Amino acid sequence: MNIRSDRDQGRKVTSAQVAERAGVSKWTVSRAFTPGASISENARQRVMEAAEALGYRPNLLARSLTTRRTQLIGVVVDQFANPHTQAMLNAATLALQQRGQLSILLNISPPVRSGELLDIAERFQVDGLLFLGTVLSEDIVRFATERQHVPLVQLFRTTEVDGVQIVAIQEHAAGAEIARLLLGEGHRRLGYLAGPDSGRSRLPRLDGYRQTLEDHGLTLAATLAATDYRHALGYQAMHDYLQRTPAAQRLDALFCENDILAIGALDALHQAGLDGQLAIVGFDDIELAASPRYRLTSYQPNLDAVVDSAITHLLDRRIPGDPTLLPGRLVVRDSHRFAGKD
Amino acid sequence: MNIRSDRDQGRKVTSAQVAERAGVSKWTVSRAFTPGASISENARQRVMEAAEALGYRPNLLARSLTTRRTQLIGVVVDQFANPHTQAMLNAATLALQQRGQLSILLNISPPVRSGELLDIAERFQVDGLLFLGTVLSEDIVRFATERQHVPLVQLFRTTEVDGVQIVAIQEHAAGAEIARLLLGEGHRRLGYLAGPDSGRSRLPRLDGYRQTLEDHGLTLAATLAATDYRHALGYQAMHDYLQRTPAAQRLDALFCENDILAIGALDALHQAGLDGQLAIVGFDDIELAASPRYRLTSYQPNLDAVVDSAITHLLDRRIPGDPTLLPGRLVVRDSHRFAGKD
DNA sequence: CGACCCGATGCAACCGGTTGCAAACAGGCC
DNA sequence: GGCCTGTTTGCAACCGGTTGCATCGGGTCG
Repeated sequence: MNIRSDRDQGRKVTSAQVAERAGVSKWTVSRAFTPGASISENARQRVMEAAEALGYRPNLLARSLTTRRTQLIGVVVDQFANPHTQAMLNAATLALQQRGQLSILLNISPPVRSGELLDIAERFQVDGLLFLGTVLSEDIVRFATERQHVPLVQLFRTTEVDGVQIVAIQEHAAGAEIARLLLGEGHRRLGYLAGPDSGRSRLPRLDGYRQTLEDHGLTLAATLAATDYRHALGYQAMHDYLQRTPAAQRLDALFCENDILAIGALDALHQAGLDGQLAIVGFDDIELAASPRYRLTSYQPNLDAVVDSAITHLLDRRIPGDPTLLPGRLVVRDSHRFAGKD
Repeated sequence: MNIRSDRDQGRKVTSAQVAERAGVSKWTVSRAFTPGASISENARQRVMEAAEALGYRPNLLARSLTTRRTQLIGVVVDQFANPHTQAMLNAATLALQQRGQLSILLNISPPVRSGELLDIAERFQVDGLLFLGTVLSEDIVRFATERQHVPLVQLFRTTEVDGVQIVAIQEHAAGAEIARLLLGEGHRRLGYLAGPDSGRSRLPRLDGYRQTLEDHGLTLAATLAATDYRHALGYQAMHDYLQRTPAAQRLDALFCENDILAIGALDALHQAGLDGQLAIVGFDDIELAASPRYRLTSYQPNLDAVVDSAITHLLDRRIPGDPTLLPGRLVVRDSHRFAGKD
């Protein structure tokens, strides 16, 4: 069986061929496929019929050459192990597709040299770059500040970089809300499980959390750390903490930088036979958080709203300005309580 | 602050500008950027310096117009809730990037009309389409058989469709191996937890599993079903099964169509206080399977090998032939045993 | 009935590269 | 020095569309 079907002869059908068959010029064909162009209904019909008969589809790359719009958006991702990344990717690609854009997925996981990759994306004339909660490495920051041919939008990271529009949630308020929830539950020794980003930048959610504690005359009782946003490292962090801390000195509650770490921590508690002895709150509200097994209390960003705002920025080619901070909502389940209580 | 930097004046730098500065013709510039083209070292140097000074990057879209190769591969995905999808996406994009190709992510999750989307991808002149374990809907099959301008490769699904090259693992052998493992453990009442694909196509892994049981004079003792590959549905399936089946009649062991369902099932067992009372085996070996909490016995496909083979098919534009079936390996952990035994 | 206007169409030029061919050039050999 | 060969380079044409402008034709209006 041959790769080529009978009617295309290995060459793609061009507008000129359609034009000939429809008895018009190729420019008229172009107009027939351009919404709002000046063309008679009659001509449009004939062109469309001819196009259908020949199996013509306009070459969008050729079109981009003159229009200077490719309808391609570079979507930059690094943390493939985090389910939240998957949710963002799903939401972002769907939203882009709905607006007639396609996503070029740029994977800047560790071995990849991100500067080079962004450079290549630029050669493909992407209309914009969308960073899905990626850690902004030096490479990226340099790229962003040096070349601003293309709109750049960063989701869910509040570190400000020149030339990059930020769209995130009101993390400071979220952190504060979580602190109040835990305090309201009667917890007094509150800790934080930090991910790799905490080392690189100031996280408003932590600030909000800490400040609320201080407003209540408390301080952050302990900080645990995970070197990557994956289940195993949340597990590890909790496991190590339990090992080195006598039961009497342990935390009442732990706010985790995101859900996958929180679930890792919950699993470590379970493994140690300490289910429900230490309250846990996560962030992102991934699908697994709702599982009857975890019932993880978490903070749910309004993903659709964030993605929508980001895409609007990109497509309108807005000049980067103040961060857009949208509200989320606290999803209260059970993990923030001691088991058996209340 | 303006989007445009100082030196580009809103226009991109073109090869002609570089040519002028380097004192050569634009054709020479083109050759300087074409590996293996005939050009003197001297000229190349001068071009490269000029290019560097002007910040020139070749427009790859313009190039594709004549070369008829875009270096864009459409990567088609539907099950964003499955962690295995994420692993595939990661592996596929990395492998493509290493070969100088970029991925256009095509999200055909339910609301999307997949036929239309593939049509659009074709207009973008993708060099090939890679289906990451997607369910082959009617739309897709029609697309595949009607238009074969572009090489199509399907990963991890063995349903043969005309014009689509399959790259998967030796599922039949895998299913048999899993059956032998469970039988060797002393289990006799073996069941299967099916996902949505089982309804649409014959899964060799199930055939291999069932056949091995029959070779031992047994039959499949029960089949559970989940309507989607997500944690909640694995949980639900097990939960319902436990509800409707008296303890005395329950299965010894359950082979689950994939890991995310298996983990859902394990969580349901835990919730019912039946940890370790029913042996579970999964498929895909996702990251979470290795967690100390689950220690899920699973079958690990050689993802890199599969992806590599698939990409080779695409880039070499091979004519679709017999399915390429690669071996995987059984990862034996603890979930296939009764707790406390051995 | 001629002037005018407007919508529809054709055309040349262009978007930013690449390809095949031919001319220019350089070096090696007798 | 002349001839041959092989490498470099310039050029026209092209990839498949779009854009701005000129032209054409038909309907309206005075």
